[in-house]
Amino acid sequence: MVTIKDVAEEAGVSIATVSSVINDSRPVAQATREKVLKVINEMGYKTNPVARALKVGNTKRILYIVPSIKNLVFAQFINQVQHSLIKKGYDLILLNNEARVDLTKSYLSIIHSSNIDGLIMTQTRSCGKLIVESCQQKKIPFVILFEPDIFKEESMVTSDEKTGMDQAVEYLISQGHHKIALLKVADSRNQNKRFHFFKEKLAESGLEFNNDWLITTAGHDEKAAYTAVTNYLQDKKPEFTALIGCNDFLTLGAIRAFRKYKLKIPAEISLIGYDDSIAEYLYPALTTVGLPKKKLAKKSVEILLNKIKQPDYQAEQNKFSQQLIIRDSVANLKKAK
Amino acid sequence: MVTIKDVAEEAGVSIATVSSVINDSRPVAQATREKVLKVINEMGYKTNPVARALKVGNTKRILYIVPSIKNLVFAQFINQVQHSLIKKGYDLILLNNEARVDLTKSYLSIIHSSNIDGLIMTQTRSCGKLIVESCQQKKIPFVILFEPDIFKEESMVTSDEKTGMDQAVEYLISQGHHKIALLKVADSRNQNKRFHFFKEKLAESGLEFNNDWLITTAGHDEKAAYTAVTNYLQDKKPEFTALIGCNDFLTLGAIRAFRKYKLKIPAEISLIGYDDSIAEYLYPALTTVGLPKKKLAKKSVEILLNKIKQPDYQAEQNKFSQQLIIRDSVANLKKAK
DNA sequence: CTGTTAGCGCGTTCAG
DNA sequence: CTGAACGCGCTAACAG
Repeated sequence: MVTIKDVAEEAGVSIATVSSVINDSRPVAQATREKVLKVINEMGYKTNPVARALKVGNTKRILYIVPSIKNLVFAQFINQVQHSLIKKGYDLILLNNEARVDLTKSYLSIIHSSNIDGLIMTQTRSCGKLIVESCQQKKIPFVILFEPDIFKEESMVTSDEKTGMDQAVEYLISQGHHKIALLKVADSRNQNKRFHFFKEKLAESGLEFNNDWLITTAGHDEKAAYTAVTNYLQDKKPEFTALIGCNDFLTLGAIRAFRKYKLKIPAEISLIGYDDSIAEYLYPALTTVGLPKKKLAKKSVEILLNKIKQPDYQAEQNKFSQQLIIRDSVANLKKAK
Repeated sequence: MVTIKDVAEEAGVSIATVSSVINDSRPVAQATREKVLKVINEMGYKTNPVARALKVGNTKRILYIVPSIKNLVFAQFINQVQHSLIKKGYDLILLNNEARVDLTKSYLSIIHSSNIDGLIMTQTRSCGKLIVESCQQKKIPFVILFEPDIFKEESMVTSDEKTGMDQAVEYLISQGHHKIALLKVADSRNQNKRFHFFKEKLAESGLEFNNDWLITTAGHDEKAAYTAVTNYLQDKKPEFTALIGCNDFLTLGAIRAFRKYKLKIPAEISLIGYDDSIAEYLYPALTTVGLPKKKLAKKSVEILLNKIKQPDYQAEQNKFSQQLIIRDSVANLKKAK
């Protein structure tokens, strides 16, 4: 390995001078600078980030903790976050805690050993709390990417749930749907929010909210949704003409359940999903509320790097609007008549 | 930050002793050990990995370079690799090069600055070559995860393409299919291999290979496949009763094309995919050749860590068999009669 | 069994 | 404008 010392010797200057030209930390005579730069190039010198980190106290590493990586939504977040970070000279360390508290706890030591400069998390309550507390304690800058505002005073970027739900309901109405059901995970904070805006929009639109048209599931995946919707259909025929699933996987479960009961999609039941994760792979291709993933990821990195630079950086909260992506899973009831 | 020095002072011993108990690097009197341990606990001391790395020369960080993260196959690899690494006390640094040479080149500096202990890559030829050369030059231990044997003398873990194709063809035959088509990317090394085993198995089974039943695509995604299959169907009605797509996305493209031409799936055309990425989300749920992703990922980590420990560790190559996952996209022609 | 000390590679005073 | 020297936190000889 070629060190700063080797460069100094070869260039006939001191290591301090080499350091100065690398970091532009103090004026260096043009001639000396050029000479040093030349030697650096020739010898292929790269500053050793580990030594630098030890001295300066930063590591140029950002930890990103996600609850899952199999879900395409998070994969897309990771992708964006990584690209944004690399541009700024930071490395991404990835941790997937499967939304499990035990795993999260075992990961805490990584935070605690403070060999990261900052942290980004996309986490639900219980795990999120553990992480946030660790960061606060160790004074590690962090930002929350895409989770509802649990920690009011912390930096976070979220998507504006209202815009998405408004568009979804408006679109359904425009297609002649007036009886709209909602499918959601029973105890998801984020989905409760969607539910809230759902009712709000219904009221605004002069539509009645029918409590009977709320279907709740035990889990976040298609299996839980399939079970819930199947149970629902066992008792009664659906009176609604459209259903909004609070994520694409739930909606997939619903599709399978409706199919089992020979209900045609979208002819008899129209569907809208959320997140735009697997929506385009489904059949029929799912109309869904898309998340502004790129914007969210980019902004979260931006805020984090600011916080790292300025320890007193004020907590900043950003919301980005959602966008309905129209595909083939909603029937036009007006045309049909 | 509490350092080893603080602990030493508090415990009334030297830093060397503290270091000894932490690393178990030399015998320490039971009483001293307990005392030190107690102080470490009380003060919440964590060894600083950066300082450790500077001294010892290792960083406990492994770089994993993937060509994409949106593809669920890679997401699953990442997931497994990360879990295996964390168990061994290593962090995963993730780099996604989008299979682009320019991005790969810009990432090379990370390899070159040697602040990683080892590298795992899942890469195609051109990018893979760049990375392999960098590693060889810098003597960084690496292992190739799931790519065909481009670099014969290097450590790699791959899946046994023969087992998968054999099962796929056998299954189709068992369901009464004798006219089988193959859909593959034109210039993919991996898929060429699948094609090779396809022909081989056909011959073994006494089935003819019809050159007309090979459809090639320009890209790896469903759009390229849709275009290719649509073009194919424009000219002629398919004579084959089943088609094997060399990945699930290609097969999805085929499904859409067949649908466009009102061909019923699986009644008129049976389908098999590859990889088990999006297979279960499709309609009909896709029968597909599953990759032994867990085994592959685990083994690659195991080999890499061995190589890190023993620089003269012999290159090791492992193959794991594939497993056909049966779902709903293949019709039983025998029953139908 | 334990303490002292010399670096790992770098950035940064403090003198010149 | 430049160089010598110190120290970041830790480990590993080398002494005791």
